[in-house]
Amino acid sequence: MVVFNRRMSNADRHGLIAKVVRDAGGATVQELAELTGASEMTIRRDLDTLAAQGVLERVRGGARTLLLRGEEPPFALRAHEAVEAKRRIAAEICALVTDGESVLLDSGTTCLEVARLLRERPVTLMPLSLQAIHLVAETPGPATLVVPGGQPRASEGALAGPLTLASLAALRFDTAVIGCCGLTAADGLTAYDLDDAAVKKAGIASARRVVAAADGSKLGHTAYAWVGPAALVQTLVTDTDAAAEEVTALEAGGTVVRTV
Amino acid sequence: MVVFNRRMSNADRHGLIAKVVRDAGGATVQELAELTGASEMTIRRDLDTLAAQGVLERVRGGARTLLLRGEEPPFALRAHEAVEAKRRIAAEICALVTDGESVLLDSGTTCLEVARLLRERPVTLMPLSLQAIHLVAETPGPATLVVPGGQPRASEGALAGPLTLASLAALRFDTAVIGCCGLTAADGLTAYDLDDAAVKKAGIASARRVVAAADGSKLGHTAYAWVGPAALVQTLVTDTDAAAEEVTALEAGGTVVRTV
DNA sequence: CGTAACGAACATTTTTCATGTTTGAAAGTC
DNA sequence: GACTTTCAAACATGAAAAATGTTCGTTACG
Repeated sequence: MVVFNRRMSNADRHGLIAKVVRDAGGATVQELAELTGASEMTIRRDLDTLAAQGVLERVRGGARTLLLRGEEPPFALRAHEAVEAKRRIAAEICALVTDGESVLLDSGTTCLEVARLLRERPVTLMPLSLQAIHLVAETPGPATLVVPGGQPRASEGALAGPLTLASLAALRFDTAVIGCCGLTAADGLTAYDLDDAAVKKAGIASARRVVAAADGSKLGHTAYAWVGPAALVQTLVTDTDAAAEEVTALEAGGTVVRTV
Repeated sequence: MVVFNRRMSNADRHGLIAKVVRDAGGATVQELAELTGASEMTIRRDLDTLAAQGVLERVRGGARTLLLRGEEPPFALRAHEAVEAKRRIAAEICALVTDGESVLLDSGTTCLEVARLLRERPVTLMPLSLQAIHLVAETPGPATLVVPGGQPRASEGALAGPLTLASLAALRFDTAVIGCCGLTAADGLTAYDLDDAAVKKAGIASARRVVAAADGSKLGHTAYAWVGPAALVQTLVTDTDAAAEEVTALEAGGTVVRTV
């Protein structure tokens, strides 16, 4: 493994620690200090920070990964990954949205990037995560913000529950931007969480057009809560990591696939 | 007027500028520079910042106050005022709340302080402003957060509209903490905004107990949107600035008044 | 046309933040 | 119970960021 001469930035080091702990399942403070070139004290502080963010679990002498089971990786952890691909996907989705539309925006890291772009556009925006709501609310822009009710779930603040479903039932959107936890031609659209699946289902039912965002790792993957058949998705935006055979299968089902 | 030897902090200077402009109705860049001991360029930057926050209006050569009419003072402006009294009122309201209760929290600066305290308590919390929602969401604590739907109004992010009313209609709270724009024994509870008044009305209707927060300046004042009679308020928490005769009149109407 | 005000660009100062070191306490190990 | 490792608080240091001041060309207003 490379030893870094230059001092690495705070965020880089956090990302590296997160990656090492995730890949190896755990790491000691010493190992991480040697790897990053930082002092053990700094590593301890980093681990405390990352543990507070829910990226990993602190144990005496080091840290352990949290995702030993088939759960959804914590939001804070995913936020480090594949930022570039997410940005490209988000930009492409924005290009699909026309000014003046009403847009429903699912939770998830990719959709957060979409929110970052869409808040500069004259559209009506209903984001399904607190993070996106905060992002849009804190920067006064041309976008009109509508907040759905609900109870925030987990660290990313995805809204769900009866209030969310009621809010969706009361509205109709031109476009629903749905983040995928899993999407295959055979198993359709799936989510990691039953409540989240119910919200996606309701969101899709309230929208004239459904645009799904899925980076390559999500395509061909099936999570456990079923949302609906792949045919619900009119347009899928994915990246070049997407498996070609899965893309072909989805296109055969009538979905327009845009690879960026 | 005192000339400050020491360089004053950014926030202090902003507060002083806001106060001077508000009290005098306006001020020139020169005056403010002399008053604060800062350069004119800094004052210009301050004025731009404050204007962007909606605290004052920028004019060539200086700034003017925004509140020449009977409107609600901008949130950003009110945020500077009477912080101590608001904190005391908020603390008293928290003392009135029992662990495990479900609490509806109105918008406004005082209620924001209540949110800051209640997020450390095991209660179910539904705040009616984005600022309070963000405050509770960003600090994981024992409190359970429930987000109402709605459209954020103005700079403080007070939620209102049909979605908000629907969310309130679907729930029942042990306690509603209502911020007052105006409260008198004769005219009852009033708000600055019709939509906001409708939300307050719905919130009160959904709560078993209504606790109103009103600093002394709100008591005896009547805003223009009527919410309901003063008798709707079971408990009023106010500060020592409250006019004695108004307090007496409210108590005669059955409201318990706590002065802190 | 002239003056005052403005704002962009740069220089300087101040503040904040991240990091490292030390040290004593706490937790685990034998 | 003695020893070692880990931890975290306290302080020092250095770097990054922010705030502020200065200069100067441009713009608005009389």
